[in-house]
Amino acid sequence: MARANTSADTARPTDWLQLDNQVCFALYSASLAMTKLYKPLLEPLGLTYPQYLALLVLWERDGLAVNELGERLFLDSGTLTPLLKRMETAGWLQRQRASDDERRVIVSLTAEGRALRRRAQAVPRALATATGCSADELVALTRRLQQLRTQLLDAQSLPPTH
Amino acid sequence: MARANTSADTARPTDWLQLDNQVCFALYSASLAMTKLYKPLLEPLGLTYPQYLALLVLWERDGLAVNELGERLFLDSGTLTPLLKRMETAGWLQRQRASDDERRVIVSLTAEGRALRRRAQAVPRALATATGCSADELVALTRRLQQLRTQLLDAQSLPPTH
DNA sequence: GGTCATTGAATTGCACACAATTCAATCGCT
DNA sequence: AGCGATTGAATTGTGTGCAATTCAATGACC
Repeated sequence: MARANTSADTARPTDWLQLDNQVCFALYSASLAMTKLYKPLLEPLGLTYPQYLALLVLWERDGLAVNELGERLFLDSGTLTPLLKRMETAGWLQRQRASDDERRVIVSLTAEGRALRRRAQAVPRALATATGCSADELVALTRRLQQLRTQLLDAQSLPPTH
Repeated sequence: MARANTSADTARPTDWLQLDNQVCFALYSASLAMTKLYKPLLEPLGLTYPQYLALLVLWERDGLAVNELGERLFLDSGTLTPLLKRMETAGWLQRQRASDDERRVIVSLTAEGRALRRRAQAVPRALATATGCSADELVALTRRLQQLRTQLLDAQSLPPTH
């Protein structure tokens, strides 16, 4: 009667609408939980999570244009422009038009923005600890999610059903 | 010189600030990619992704209070109240105070809301296909993410560093 | 049965995300 | 050089998320 729902059991579409069977919801809710966990860690630094991400990129390579930052973070200008303006107001970075191509806006860290790196070093560790996972588990899960992200972004640009 | 960065190699805090080494960013960006993929599937139904999630819950069990819906979705009233109002306006559901405890607001599906279930049945399949994963892989990843979510929510309520 | 704490929803304020649009700068092509 | 197409940011509008607050309803306790 109540038989196990194995991978071969696709006869009942009902199961696919069950909330707890959906990767997407697990992904969505885990992501929200993660962001919430970051908040108390980033608040003392005066950062939100997406702002922290922008800094991660700029600490690796300063002086990127808005679209380059966007490619790295998978975010568009509608999200980044106001975010970067707030960060400029906060004093972490500067935005200026490129002289060789005035359509581009170059984002460069201020001394304060660079200095913030030291204070942020404790954050990834605190998060890793909170996950309760070993370093190997984290690496594996990260690779898995990067793979999934790539697949989802590819599906985005391909024909409807494949 | 350029040695591999294994799990035992924790001597250089620099690596922990690398964007591509962060589970959190992989989680965050995969979640955004997923939501974006849902949009063209849900738009014909007149739904956003969180609204679709609310319906998944109500299709399983109708007549829940707002806080019960929130527990299931890990969302609070500040998010759900306006979302449910929009869904009420759209005609999918009704919101009414419970007679026995007038603090509670009961959410119940309309006939239209229940009927929408049929049209939504194709959605999970389309998504599963887009991930490019087998059913077994999806189940495994779902469990993994649920486990991570639980751990992150637990860490939320525990003392700062553990 | 009156008072205080708790609960549940709603509200307010802020910060994303993103589609769609706009506008200026640049490119490509002849 | 000229001009249509493209590119890159910025803007606009909608819909989340969530902390903090408010307010009414209920519970608990004396």
